[in-house]
Amino acid sequence: MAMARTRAKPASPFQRAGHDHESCVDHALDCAAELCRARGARLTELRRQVLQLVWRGHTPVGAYAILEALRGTHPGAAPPTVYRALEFLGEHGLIHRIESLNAYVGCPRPERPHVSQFLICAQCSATAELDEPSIARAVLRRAAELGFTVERQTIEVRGRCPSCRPQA
Amino acid sequence: MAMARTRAKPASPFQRAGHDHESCVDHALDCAAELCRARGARLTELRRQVLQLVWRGHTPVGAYAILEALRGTHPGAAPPTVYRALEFLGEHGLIHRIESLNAYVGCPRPERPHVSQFLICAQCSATAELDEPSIARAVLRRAAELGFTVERQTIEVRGRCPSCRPQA
DNA sequence: GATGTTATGTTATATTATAACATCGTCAAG
DNA sequence: CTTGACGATGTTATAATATAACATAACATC
Repeated sequence: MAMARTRAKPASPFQRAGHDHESCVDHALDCAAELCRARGARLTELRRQVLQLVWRGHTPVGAYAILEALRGTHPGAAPPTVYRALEFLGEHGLIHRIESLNAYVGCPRPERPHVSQFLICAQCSATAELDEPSIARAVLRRAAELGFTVERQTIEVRGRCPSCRPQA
Repeated sequence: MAMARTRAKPASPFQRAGHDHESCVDHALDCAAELCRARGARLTELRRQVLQLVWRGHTPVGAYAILEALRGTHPGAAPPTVYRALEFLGEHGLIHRIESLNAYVGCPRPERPHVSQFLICAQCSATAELDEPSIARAVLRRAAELGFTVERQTIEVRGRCPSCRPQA
């Protein structure tokens, strides 16, 4: 089975164990830099480092884990240091907050607006971001029927990723 | 347009401002008592009171708000008092946790298993619980395609309820 | 280089949640 | 009864997450 290398519509939004993660991070950082430049937003070194730390893996990272790691290069860091950077990154769509885990994960497609859904493995924490119109539409449709104006959808699905699947 | 009064499939899962809330609470407590009896679970006075407090309105309530209120009748109450009761109520499906608010809301239909979605008004906090198969199915379908086994769906939609709608 | 604005530093504290161990209540077996 | 087991609650302490408030520094523009 030939695996296409296109980024446009990946066969699986889950990253494989042995994938080249460094290039994921590089791509995310480059993409962030470009986006911020285009918008006149300042991706400072601090914010860049926090974004890099969020991208340590394809799993949600807690603010205090980021803080601890940040202290390696930035000894004086305190909670506001991290939370302010996270706020900036969130506003620019570079990261998403996973509400059910109080944790943060990098956005793989920050350049385009989207309504995301997250699949989060309960075993290995691998997290995949979907942008599935059929799901978003089902929500919007029902909300509209009820006279509810949607501002934001938080959709987080807990379960087993393909690698951790019981029967796989 | 005739509004049906049926409970089975309400026209709107949002409660109207002037509705008879006392009967909502009574119904929820009766229902909980019956459910617990049937299951051999002990709905103690403490748990019953916490459930009642969660049902103060059709809006999510934080654990510490419950704690404060509980102290009216129960001066010695401490955080574990509340969290343990919430855990019990959650295990029995009598309440749901709203992850995006770190708060709890009563379940209007605890007697039947369901996958819920929540519509939460950003202005008045009114919260409606949906059990919309079309939404749950859209999630399950896409997850299955990706080899992801769903254990739990957290779907929380923020927006404006019919009463708080900009154009209404 | 003065000035306004944005970013960061710093200290303290708020908010949410759990650990750990003691005590109490209930209920059934002896 | 009463003893023992178990589940519920009490109690104290602390963990984990997040923000307020004010001070200073960096940067941009004039």
